[in-house]
Amino acid sequence: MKNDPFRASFDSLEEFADMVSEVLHCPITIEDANHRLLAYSTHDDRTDPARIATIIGRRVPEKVINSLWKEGVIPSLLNSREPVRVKTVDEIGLGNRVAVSIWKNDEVLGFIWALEIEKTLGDEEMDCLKRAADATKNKLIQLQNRKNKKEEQYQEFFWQLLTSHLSSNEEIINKFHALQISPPTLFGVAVFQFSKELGREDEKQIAYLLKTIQLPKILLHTIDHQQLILFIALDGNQQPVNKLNAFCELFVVKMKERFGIESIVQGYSSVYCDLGKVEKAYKEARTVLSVKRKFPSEATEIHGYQSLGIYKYIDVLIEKAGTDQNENYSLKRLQEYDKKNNTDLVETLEVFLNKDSNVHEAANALNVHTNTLNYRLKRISEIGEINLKDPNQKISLYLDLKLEKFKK
Amino acid sequence: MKNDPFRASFDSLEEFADMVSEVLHCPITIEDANHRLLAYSTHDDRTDPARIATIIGRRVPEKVINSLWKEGVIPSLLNSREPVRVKTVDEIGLGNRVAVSIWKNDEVLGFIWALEIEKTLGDEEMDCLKRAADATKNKLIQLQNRKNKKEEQYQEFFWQLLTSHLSSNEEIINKFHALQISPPTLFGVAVFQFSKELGREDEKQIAYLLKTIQLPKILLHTIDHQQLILFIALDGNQQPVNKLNAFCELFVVKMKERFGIESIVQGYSSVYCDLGKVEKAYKEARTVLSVKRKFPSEATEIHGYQSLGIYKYIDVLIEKAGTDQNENYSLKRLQEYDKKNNTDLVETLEVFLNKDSNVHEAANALNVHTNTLNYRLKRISEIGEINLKDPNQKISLYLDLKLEKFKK
DNA sequence: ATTCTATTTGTGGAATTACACAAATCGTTC
DNA sequence: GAACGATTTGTGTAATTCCACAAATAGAAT
Repeated sequence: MKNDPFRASFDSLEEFADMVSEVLHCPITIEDANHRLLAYSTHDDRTDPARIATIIGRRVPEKVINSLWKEGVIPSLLNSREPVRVKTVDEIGLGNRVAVSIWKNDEVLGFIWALEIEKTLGDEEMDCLKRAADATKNKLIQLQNRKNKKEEQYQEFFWQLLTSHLSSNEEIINKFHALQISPPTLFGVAVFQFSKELGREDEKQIAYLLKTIQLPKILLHTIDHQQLILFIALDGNQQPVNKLNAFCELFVVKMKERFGIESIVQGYSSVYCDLGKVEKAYKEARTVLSVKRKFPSEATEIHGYQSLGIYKYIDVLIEKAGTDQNENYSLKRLQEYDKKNNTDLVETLEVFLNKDSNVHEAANALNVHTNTLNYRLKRISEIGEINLKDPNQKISLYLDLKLEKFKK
Repeated sequence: MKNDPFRASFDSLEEFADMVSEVLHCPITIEDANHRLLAYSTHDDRTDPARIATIIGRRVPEKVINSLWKEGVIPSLLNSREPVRVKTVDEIGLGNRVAVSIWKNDEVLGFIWALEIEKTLGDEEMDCLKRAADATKNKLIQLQNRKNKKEEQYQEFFWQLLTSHLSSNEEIINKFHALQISPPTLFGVAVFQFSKELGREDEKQIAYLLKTIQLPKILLHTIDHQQLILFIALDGNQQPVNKLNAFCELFVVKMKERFGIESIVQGYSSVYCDLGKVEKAYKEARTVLSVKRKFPSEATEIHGYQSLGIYKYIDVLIEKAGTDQNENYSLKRLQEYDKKNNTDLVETLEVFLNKDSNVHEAANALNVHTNTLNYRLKRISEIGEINLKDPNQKISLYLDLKLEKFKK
């Protein structure tokens, strides 16, 4: 192969994919950096399930991406300009193939995949693939520019939603259509707080992760200092809240797994259908974060606004309790007793309430025998004159315990 | 008996009691209208346990009063000027005796008791007793006047306490001593709301009842339109709150039993030791009443401020929820489901939460099988995406349910 | 009328919880 | 150190709750 066949100009990426396919005698797929399908060769109809799924869905299936990360394929593609060979992974229908990344300066713009259906590519063909990657560079830069412009429009629109800048729902829906996003009938807003200001590089990694997670659909996302804000479509989910919750958990795990970014604090809103409530949802998600800041140990497990319980109203409660010089007789008695007798009745009570009055769980959390806990609860009832079967009394105590905790 | 021996003037009631005792040959006791001991004869040492207890305690024991009411003795003494005979009631150590009431116009000022230790009083002696009663009238009027003046001082002091008019605790304690009340180390304030304005007559009945209830000590009481306000000493009680609660229940029962006054609404404060907190306690008791007004069915069982639970803060919560346009996704879903399928999931959830997550009790309250309730709870979890083991979620729901109820 | 699904109720066994009692432990007081 | 009371833990049994399954019922859709 003396002349580089890829020197010639080409009109579309499809045309180019076909050309490469013909040169290498194997099916070719071209993706962008987020594993969205850009083009695929059609002159060769031999293929494998992973490729079919990619073409049908216009993107690489999530489980395939996960597998490629686990196998170390994607990391090495992101690190090196050399082609990488992938061995068959039957579970996800991935046949043997070779991939190469497409570079612009120090940035990966996309990937070219060559399926090794019958034959294995030799060194020379590998080199050819590498040159093919270089040849697509300009085309991808153009695409990226176009996408960047669109991305800017998205950003602007998202901030308009977040600040309730658009008044009527009709206006919002029109804007969605203008940006070629189908407006969700059910949505939530999630906010992730990072431990540092998010830079250009982080942004790219995040965008990559968001694009590759396929469900739920992240319709819009933006970054505000240390916070990542997501607008998430939850249409068609039987249990949208659970889906949202699962996603947020997953996102945090993946960020750590893939990019080693830790200590992300998550918060998400209620689920709404009214598109006029994006700002409200945004506020809710931030309320969750603010509660976590105020009650680090209590609220680590709480991510959703609907799980906030009493903390939803913690601000006004603190205020009210402050002006009223709140003082709980039962707690006072228990504290006095604790002090005098070196016991932990107050803590016991709190853990018991935290654990939804479940003796077993509370005993475990306290590292004591169940009978010990029962004994303590009996004492708590007596000393504090508390009826632990009365939900109102329990709420009072729970509340006052948390309020007191906040004062310190 | 031609000459009325009681015509002669006498210096003290004690002297008079001895005189009557000598004429009738039996021990004599003189009480005021509230069964406080005014005087007793000492020349005759035959007596019975009830009389001993009365003299020791300077008042008729509560159980004796209760018994005399049940037997109809006191009602007839209050209705008629004729002497009444009481047969032995062994359980309370009450021997045979005769009583007569002391009248001023249409008002009973007190009673004279004559014990029939060995002999039974004949008609003539009964008549003699009646004349004796008449002879004490003036003495009792004097006592009453003195007491009225003291009562006025009490009233003024109580209102000073209720309005935090006295600044230092020292000042308060001095005032207590000046009025010959020993200041309590532990106290509570109870407010009873009657269904009508309280008149002179009601006031007397109430005062009577309060004086005859011996524990806890009602140190001060006053009436404000439809409300009776009590200042209650709780010193020495192991469980002051329970004592206070028991008293309030008892008071309502007695008012109905004795005077047929129904539909009294009760509310009582926390227990405090700081005498500067009387006003706060008063406010708490009124808060209970106001919650009962707002949530008639929810709060009928709640009497004490410490049992108010979330209702303690209901005002600020309502306000906050109002401005925030609060909307609970789970409840919304459940309501929609209820409407569409004619089910009662929301009500089921509420009862379940009211009953402190006790399946058995909630099933009873709803008149359904336990399994039915369990099935519904499972559906509630699914449809509302609720984790019923999470106390925060439960509190959220409880709160939002009550807030919604209030809006209607 | 029939089919379907959602709901209600019943049954029985496994799992969990409640409770009483005894022994051990620990700190305090005398 | 003896005695005491409060606390912790262990043991066993009774009571209750949980759960799975089946049958009966009701209501809606076809």
